[in-house]
Amino acid sequence: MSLSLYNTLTRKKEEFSSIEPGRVRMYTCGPTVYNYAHIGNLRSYIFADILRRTLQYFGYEVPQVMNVTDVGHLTDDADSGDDKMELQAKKEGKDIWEIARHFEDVFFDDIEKLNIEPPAVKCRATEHVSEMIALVEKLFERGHAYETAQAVYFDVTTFPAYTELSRQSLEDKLTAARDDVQEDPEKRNPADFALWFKAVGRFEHHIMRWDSPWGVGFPGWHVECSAMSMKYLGQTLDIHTGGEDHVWVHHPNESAQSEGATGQKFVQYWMHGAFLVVGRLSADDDDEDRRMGKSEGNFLRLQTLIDKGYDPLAYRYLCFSAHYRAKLKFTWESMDAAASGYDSLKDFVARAKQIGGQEQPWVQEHRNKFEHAIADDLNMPQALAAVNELIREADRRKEYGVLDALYDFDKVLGLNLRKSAEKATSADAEIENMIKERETARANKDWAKADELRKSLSEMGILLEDTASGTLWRRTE
RNA sequence: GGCGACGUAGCCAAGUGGCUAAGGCAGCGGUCUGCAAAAUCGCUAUCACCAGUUCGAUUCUGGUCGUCGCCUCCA
Repeated sequence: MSLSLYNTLTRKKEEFSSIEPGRVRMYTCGPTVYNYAHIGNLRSYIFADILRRTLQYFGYEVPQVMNVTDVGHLTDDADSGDDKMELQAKKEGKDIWEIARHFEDVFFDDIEKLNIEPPAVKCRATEHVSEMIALVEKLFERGHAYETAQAVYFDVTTFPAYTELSRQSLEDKLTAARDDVQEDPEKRNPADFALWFKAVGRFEHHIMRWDSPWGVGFPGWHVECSAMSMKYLGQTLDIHTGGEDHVWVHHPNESAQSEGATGQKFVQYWMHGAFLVVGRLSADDDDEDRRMGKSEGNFLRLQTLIDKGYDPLAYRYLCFSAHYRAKLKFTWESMDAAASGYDSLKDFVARAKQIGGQEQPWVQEHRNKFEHAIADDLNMPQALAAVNELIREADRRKEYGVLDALYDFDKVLGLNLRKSAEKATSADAEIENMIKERETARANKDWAKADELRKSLSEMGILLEDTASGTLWRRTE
């Protein structure tokens, strides 16, 4: 089956083919670890996970690399000259490196809870400064970089393809220049971006600092992704993923400095995940449909959901209800809907596991639909529809030989269906005896005893379902 | 101000130039059932509005209204 993926560069779905047969070099823009990731951030990583799992499903080996940007960045408060991480460090009275490591740990913990497979390579920006410096030196050699008293910049006019990805002209960017942004007067073009900041002026007291040919300072944003992706994956990547906000700044910059340094194509397929937007979360919340943001007051972490009693995988399930290139509107109602949907899927696999059966020919049609859906630019809503149609058909026909199919689908879905089914149907002798005893009582129409046994079992976390062909049960916790 | 995206049932959302406009959640009614739970069947959409192209538009084009995003080191 051919896999088609939407390439932001061409704004079209394209049939995917990798540079090396059977192997996809994939780079995912990772977190900036100066704060907790919110569920909107996490949606992007679920998207990348689905992409990687789909590639694997179709037989590719996927060495995925993800950066951890632990170099501090500026605050949006131009006056302070503080760094976001430094600010956070001060607030919590902790060492800045500790802070970065803390948020990194929490991030990967969230990733694990969401059943996102960890990347083959995680790389920290602070551990690759020499590679970044080497990259900047190459940009000097090739005439793309220049130095001012404050920093080293990439001259965007030396790279004509700069606007290819963003499709936003430099003139447009020019008019966008905001008057309260502190500009370096020596900058040649407003769109030029920093490759290296010197520890002077507003950055005089910057904590994270390294030596460089341009004096002590710290790397600009963007550079770490170029340096690290090329270090681990080579000069040309198959796929580069990130959030849709990166289409206009981060990725054009990354692309420019990478291609500027190597003269080679940097990325074959650029893929971007759309934002989660937040609907009305409470009655006194007037605004609607805002993006989730650290400064928007609608900051929901995965832990927030867990505290409210949701399974992290229910959030994963929720993310499948919308296509990755479409905004997904988050409300508590939609979260509840996802939780219910995921629960009934888990109920089904527990039921199917108990009843069992051979896979019948009709299942193939649903397998085809599922595969067709994921191969069509990761259409998870349709893939999920295929799953739901499969289980409805199984219930209707009372033919439950569908677990192999569901477990295959779960290689992409990552909803832990096998684990869930096994857990739900694991019992000890005591429980099995009680269930048998109750069946005897029911056969004798001793309803009082049957109900009492059901109650006891319920207290032990066992839920019973009496059907025409016998009693089914499952563990509910 | 510049650029872009989107507006499909109570909610979250797929999709298509014409055949019954997926799926989930919620709701209502029926079947099944000792009860419970589940399952199953049925019901709930003039696809934002206006005009154009077309034999035919929810799908294409233009406009209007609304929402959102980016241009700010936010996925």
